[in-house]
Amino acid sequence: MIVNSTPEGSAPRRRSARGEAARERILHAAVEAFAKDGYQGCSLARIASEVGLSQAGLLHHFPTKEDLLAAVLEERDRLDTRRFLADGAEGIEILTALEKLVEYNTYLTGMVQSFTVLAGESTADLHPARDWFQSRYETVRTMIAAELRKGVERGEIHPDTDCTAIAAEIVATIDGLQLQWLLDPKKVDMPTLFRNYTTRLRTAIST
Amino acid sequence: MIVNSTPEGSAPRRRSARGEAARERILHAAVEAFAKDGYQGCSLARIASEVGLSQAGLLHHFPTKEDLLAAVLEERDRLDTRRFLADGAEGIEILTALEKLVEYNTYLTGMVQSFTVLAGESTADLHPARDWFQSRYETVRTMIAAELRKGVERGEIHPDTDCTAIAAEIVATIDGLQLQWLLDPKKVDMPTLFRNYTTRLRTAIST
DNA sequence: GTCTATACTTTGATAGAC
DNA sequence: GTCTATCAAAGTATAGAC
Repeated sequence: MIVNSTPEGSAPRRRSARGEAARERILHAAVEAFAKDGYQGCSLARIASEVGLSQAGLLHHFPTKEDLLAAVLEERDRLDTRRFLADGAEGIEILTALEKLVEYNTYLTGMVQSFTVLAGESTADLHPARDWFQSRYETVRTMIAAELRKGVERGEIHPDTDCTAIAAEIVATIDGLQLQWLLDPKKVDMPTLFRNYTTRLRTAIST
Repeated sequence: MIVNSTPEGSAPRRRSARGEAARERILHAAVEAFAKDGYQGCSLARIASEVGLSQAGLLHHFPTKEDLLAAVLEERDRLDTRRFLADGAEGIEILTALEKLVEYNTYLTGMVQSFTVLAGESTADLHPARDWFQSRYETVRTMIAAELRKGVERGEIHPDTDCTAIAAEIVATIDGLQLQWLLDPKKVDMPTLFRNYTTRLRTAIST
């Protein structure tokens, strides 16, 4: 429904420098607002005032609240993809890359919180982001599973490993740890807990 | 804030049979409504009409929406505790009990979805259920860690196991799998994935 | 215990001036 | 591109009759 509502492949947006900056600022404020109150819990007026705009002014850049949500999700996709491809980890090295990602997320409280709230909300049947999250998880699982399989081919990983299952499990662990970390950052050392997990996983599936 | 807003230890509620039934029905409808639209996304009027009441009629039983939320959370606590204590699993057997719990949750879509949505929402700083979830996770982690430690004492589990870390990891895996399962029940076989995880964990920490 | 009626607030979105 | 003004809708909560 909301996925690809702005085709990635379209021509580069021609906008004035000022307009581009406003768009960016709004986007950033939206991430923070979604994190603070969730999508349903925050108002456009609040986001607008955060960047020194009126509500109507904001709606000039994003015609509806749902458009703003879509833009936030795309932005996240863009960042994640870039970061993930940049790493270029292959085979079992994917685990190390994920450890780094989790470590890195510690510094992105807003983004992580925003996505934890949105992901939870999105399981509601009619939520505008449901389709996006569904296909996103599918994609991420597939990507990780593919690398694990490459690890099997290379002889790094034991052949009778259920790569699909492990992929889902890894993603689950990351999400679950994020939730506990957000609720209690002082008591939950997310990166360490995840490394604890991957270390055990590594020895279990390595040849 | 919201935790223990109705002290568990108070005298058994004296209410007419009809009144009790209404309360129960409302509570049940609320769980479903929170699951469908989240706490912020659903209206009291909708819940009320679901049980054949007017909105004002509902507010007679739960004076505010937040009171209703509190009651739902307490109910969940009650059910979980009963179910968990009933099992009476000790030491490493806690893993088997958790496998059963996850399997059982497959049939409680409403409850699970409701809690996934609420947990996500609750990471928002000002959410009325934040304190409840924070302390609940703390409690659950502590309970599981305690059983694991008992397993160490009994010689079932390897002595240099970080029981606290494993406890957080287990909870994280359960939550994360629930999220993926709710978004795509056909592609994500939650109980099998969890058993896949616990099986590996069991052999890793067993003596 | 339940209803109708209503007060009050907030929200997303539109119209049109500048 | 941004604003003011405004709308219509929906939400929580209260008052008071039955």
